[in-house]
Amino acid sequence: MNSLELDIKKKISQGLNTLFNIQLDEDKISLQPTKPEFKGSFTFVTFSITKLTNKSPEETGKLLGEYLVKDPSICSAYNIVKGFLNLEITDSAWIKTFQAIYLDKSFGKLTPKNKKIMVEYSSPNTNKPLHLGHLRNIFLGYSLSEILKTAGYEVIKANLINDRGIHICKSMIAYSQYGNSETPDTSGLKGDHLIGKYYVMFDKLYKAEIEQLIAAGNTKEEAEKKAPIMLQAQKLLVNWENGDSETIDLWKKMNQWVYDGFNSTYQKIGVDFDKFYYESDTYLLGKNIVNEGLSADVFFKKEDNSVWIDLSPEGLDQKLLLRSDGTSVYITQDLGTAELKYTEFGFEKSVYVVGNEQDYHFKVLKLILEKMNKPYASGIYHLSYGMVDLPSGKMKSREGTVVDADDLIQEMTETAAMHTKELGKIEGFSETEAQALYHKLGLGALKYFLLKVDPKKRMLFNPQESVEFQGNTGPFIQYTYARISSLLRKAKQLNIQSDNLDFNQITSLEITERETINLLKDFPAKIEEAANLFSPSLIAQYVYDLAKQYNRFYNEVSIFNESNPQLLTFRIAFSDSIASAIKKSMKLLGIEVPEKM
RNA sequence: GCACUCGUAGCUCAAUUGGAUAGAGCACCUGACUACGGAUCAGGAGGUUUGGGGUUCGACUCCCUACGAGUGCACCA
Repeated sequence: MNSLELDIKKKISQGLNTLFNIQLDEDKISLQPTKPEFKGSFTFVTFSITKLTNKSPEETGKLLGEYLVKDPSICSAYNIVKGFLNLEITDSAWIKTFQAIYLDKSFGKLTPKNKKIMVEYSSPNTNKPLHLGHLRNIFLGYSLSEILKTAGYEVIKANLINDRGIHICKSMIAYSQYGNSETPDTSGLKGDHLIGKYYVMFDKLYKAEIEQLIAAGNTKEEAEKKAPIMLQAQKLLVNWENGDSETIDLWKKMNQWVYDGFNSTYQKIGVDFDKFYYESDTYLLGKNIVNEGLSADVFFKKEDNSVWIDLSPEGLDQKLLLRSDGTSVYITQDLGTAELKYTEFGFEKSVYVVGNEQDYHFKVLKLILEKMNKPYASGIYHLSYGMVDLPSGKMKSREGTVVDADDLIQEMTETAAMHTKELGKIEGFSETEAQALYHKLGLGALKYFLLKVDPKKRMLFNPQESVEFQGNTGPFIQYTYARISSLLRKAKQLNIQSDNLDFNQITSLEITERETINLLKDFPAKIEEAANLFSPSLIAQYVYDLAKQYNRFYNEVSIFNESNPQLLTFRIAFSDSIASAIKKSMKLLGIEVPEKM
């Protein structure tokens, strides 16, 4: 908590003690920002304490208000509306608040918590390129990691690659039959796109075969089971599990192409990972845990040797953990991976950024580990994000209605280039600099668009709106930063040194300055909140409000026309601090800000 | 059928976790100084918070109910 707020709470605590003999520590006192239509900056709600004061809400507020303004260093005035005590803060207290922020070069960096958190995100299948849904996942995971780091945690960014299973075999079969040994080089296609092509091809071939079989008199179910290409894919999976060298070679070659493709996308969007897990390595883990659970009587075995857990006391169903033939299922390998992660890193928390269609899976996963008294069970958190819809409805990869990640980034960059050229403000930029700027802006627009919405909520991706660069958008915030940068360049030219600033000379503030400082002071608290709630959208919302509020100041107050040199210098320092907070906030979202645009 | 999630301005999203007259952006209308960057700013219009009940000083928020939308309920992953 910043010191201004703490000081006020202390005063209130003292006041309650002196006036009503109520013992209420400052950390139990809650203050809220005053609504703009009332005078004041902080509001104390008196309803909840009237039972202790034995006075009406108004009377309680009046007595407390009188007490607070007796000390003129913080509160200059008060007013009461019903049970709301609104407090006005002196300019000197605001200036003091700003001074502390300005002098603290690591403002917004929270003290180390000495705790480790693993954040798993992205976790794609290796049979098709990344799409818009993955982008929401990736941006969320990356941003959350940045937020947690800044909030003082040690963060391990993990990616669990789904590199085995029937879906991989599908593209392998199509490729080996129709691929003509083409490669990313010979085809000119990015590796993940090349593989995706064959995954789609498999689906077409499969459907055609099903239709033929139905025409030949089979039922739909029969046809789906008997289709030759599906049988071949299944055989390939068996070959793979048996370690057949030819199959493994093809699998390795094709997966490598996909990894190269993914890596190029990751690099382009500026995200990275500390640790990669491959399901082909971890899918057999978890059987030990099943045995452990059996001997502890947490699990039970049925007559056919399959292993189950009964979660009906928890309101869920029975859940299979091991097939009758002894092979693992999805949850088995996730149990194993959870254990592996913990033994390797010994974290306090483990966050999984995974779509909300897997809510049930993670509920079960956590419950099982809790029942087994695993020390890491309680630290498991499923950051369940909502699906991304298109105006045309749901994205479906098989129906070709997905928005491809690489294409989308390309389009955003082109749109940024178009807007920038129209406005014509970057003369003097080299072609490389211009391209770098378009990339920053296009990606900034896209990331902000996806991150500003509460992660838990399903969201609509409207392509037209996403390329708008006005209003509540990434480029709006980037623009605010670029404009302040321009101010600071000019100040430097004029040799205005904010290091020489004597804060004692500053005695009063413009309303817009006061309001902006009021927002600025909340930055560390916002980071803490975003870290606690695993919600980058809070930062996105915050930095927009901050930029918007600063723009009001910028529009109303002239800086270089100010005749008082101390005041001029103050406004430069003030602008500098806002720019710095904007840059830090945007970094938490994984967005870069330009000096010119 | 059972379970979970959601329903806020024409559209996309907020709402300090139970607080005041529910706020932003887009779109629409009106306006902004020879100043520092107009990708900006100010103003207007737009709401029975899906409907109905309940809990209390006070409800978008909590409980019940109806309606609507989505997701999950494989010896798939």
